[in-house]
Amino acid sequence: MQLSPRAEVLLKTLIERYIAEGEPVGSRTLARYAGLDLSPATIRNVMVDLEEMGLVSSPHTSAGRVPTQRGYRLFVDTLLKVRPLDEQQVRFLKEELSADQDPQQLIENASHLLSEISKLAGVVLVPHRDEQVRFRHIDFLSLSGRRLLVILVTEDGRVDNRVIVADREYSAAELEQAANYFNESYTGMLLSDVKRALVSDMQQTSADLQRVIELATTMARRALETDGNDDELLVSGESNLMDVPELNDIRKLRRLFEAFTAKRDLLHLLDQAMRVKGIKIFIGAESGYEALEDCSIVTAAYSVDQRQVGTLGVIGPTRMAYEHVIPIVDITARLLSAALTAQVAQPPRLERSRS
Amino acid sequence: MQLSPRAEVLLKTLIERYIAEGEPVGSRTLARYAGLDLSPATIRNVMVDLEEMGLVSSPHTSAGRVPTQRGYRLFVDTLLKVRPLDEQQVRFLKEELSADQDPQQLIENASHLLSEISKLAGVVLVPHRDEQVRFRHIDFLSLSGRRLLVILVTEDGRVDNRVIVADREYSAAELEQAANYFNESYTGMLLSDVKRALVSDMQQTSADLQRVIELATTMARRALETDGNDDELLVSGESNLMDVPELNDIRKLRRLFEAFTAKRDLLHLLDQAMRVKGIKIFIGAESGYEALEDCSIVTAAYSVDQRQVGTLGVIGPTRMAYEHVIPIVDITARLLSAALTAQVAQPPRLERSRS
DNA sequence: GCTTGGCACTCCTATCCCCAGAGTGCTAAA
DNA sequence: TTTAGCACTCTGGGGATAGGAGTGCCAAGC
Repeated sequence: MQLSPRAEVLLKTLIERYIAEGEPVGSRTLARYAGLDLSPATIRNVMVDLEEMGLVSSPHTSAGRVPTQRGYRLFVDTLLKVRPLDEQQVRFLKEELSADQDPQQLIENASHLLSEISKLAGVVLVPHRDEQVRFRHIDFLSLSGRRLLVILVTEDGRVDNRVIVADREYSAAELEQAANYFNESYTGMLLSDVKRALVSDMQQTSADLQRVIELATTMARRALETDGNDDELLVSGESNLMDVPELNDIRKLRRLFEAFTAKRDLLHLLDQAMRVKGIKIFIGAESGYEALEDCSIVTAAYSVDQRQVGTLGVIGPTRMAYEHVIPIVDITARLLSAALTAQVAQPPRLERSRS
Repeated sequence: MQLSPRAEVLLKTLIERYIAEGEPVGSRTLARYAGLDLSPATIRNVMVDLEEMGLVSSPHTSAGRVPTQRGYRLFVDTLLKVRPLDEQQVRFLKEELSADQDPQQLIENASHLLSEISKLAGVVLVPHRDEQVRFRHIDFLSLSGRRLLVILVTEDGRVDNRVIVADREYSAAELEQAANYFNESYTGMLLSDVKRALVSDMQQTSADLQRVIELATTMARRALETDGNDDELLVSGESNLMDVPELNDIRKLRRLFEAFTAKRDLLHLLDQAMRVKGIKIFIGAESGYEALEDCSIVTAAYSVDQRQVGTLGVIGPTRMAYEHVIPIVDITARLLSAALTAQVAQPPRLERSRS
């Protein structure tokens, strides 16, 4: 089922026209735009072939043709030529994603920019706390009663804080001591190693463990263990999708917006995409989620220090301007990666220096 | 323009029916439900009066009557009897808004709960950093290059972190010293006083200021000054509004969702509501924003330690079940206030103890 | 004087029908 | 293999129509 060059040209033109106009493309229109100097009748013959291959279909007998999901797939994989983003937009992106902002800010910016430039919905998967990042600093502060505020800073500049309820009240001095102990012992270690070390510390030395050490390790464990599946998803510009004609069915829209709120499916999808290098595109039902069956999602992983830690992308109708969206997603991912990597402190890497 | 008791009953019944059914209410229906033993014809006469007073209107000659904005206002102000929330829901709310979570979490929960229980959109204004709260703790950590991470903790358990770019690189020791100095000098002071103190410190003693003090005050000022207007708005359950029949016009919906994204107008509205004690309700165009002209907003301020610091509420169609929504908003606000107040640490209030 | 039944009238909505327009598939000729 | 011609199909919009709901008003009744 190799496609003849002519059929390729026609499919490409058809999809381009359909993306531009949003209406089924007839043989006459195709004849005009394909630049092949063929009559509509000839084109109709080719259309029959394409239809048999499942690349196009017609909504009803007397309408033009519309690309199918497979058609889009072929188009995206082999026929599409992306156009580079124009200079000005690249400059704008660079400015907005400069490294002198905290990571949270950067990620929010990225999401906004994606939706702004693509005029579709932008989405960013913020990875849950990364175990492969180095521990930087911890603070214990007592709130009222037995509530303690634990602040955890990692080398990528992320600040994590949570409230835990301790077994009793602790004085400010105790807490400070505990934090000092912890910071001195563990700074520079990978979080995953810190976790492991905490467990073995507790077991090995619990007998002669000093009070302060016990306190520090207990608190830190409590803070570290509850990191669960708190992946976070940022969606921006959802309302852009309300202008999309193929989504102006309230029911479809509603389903889509619920997917944005529920997040579960999207998280899963973006998580998949994170394991892939480069751009990954889900077209229509390829995503496997009903709410997204009329949508395509163009995604790219972003990385910190060469490791892919999250995904960002654009969600729009299957009929979207891929040749524009793809470079937008691509460049945003690169710039975000660069900015986040620049954030990472590169201080002396202490190996564990205690007995 | 006093309303006769009979007219009041009829208006109340009309609005209740309209809220329940969503369709213009005719004289026959009204006769059945008002419990007044009047004929439709009599009721029609009363309707003419109500219409002249601008409390109801009819979409067209041969439809029933619909409440106007003024009608709703009168209803809400004088006719409405709220029903207490059922026991089970109150218990559920209490559980979800218990004090052992950090403030951010609490506020997010509140927003979700509002939308969940009301089946409409929940909204919470998260106040920008509160100047009337006491300073608790500060940390300076160097990231790569001249970037510094400043972590600011206030007594209400809020953690604020931002990246600032310093004039040069600082060693970990310098930064620690600076933080120590700062924590010792300012802990327990109101943020507003800290700010003032910083300014005068700089001016008074700049000549003989030690390096570390200068560093600390400069960093802290930088961190404190950029608090600007970063009020935050949390919206949940927007998609609930897509089921509302009077909003199923895509254009209206789109405008509304844009208002959620733009936030400016909503912020302004909720800010207004913050200055009011108790429940404040904006009906239809009363809000003054076009995007909200078909909506009502039921709001209540929440407080920390007796001071009203933020607002929460529910956004739905003007035709919403006020008697349900009002207690939901009311109780959520109370519970959130209680939980946030319990968070606040009540440590020894140091007065400034330095020379 | 308030209330009520009756009745004509208005306006909306759903439905049907019809027709123009667009595009197809097929066939026969170039 | 390509093309012109032609009959056929399907959609979508416009107009007409009928049914339904509810009103306003009037005149009679309590």
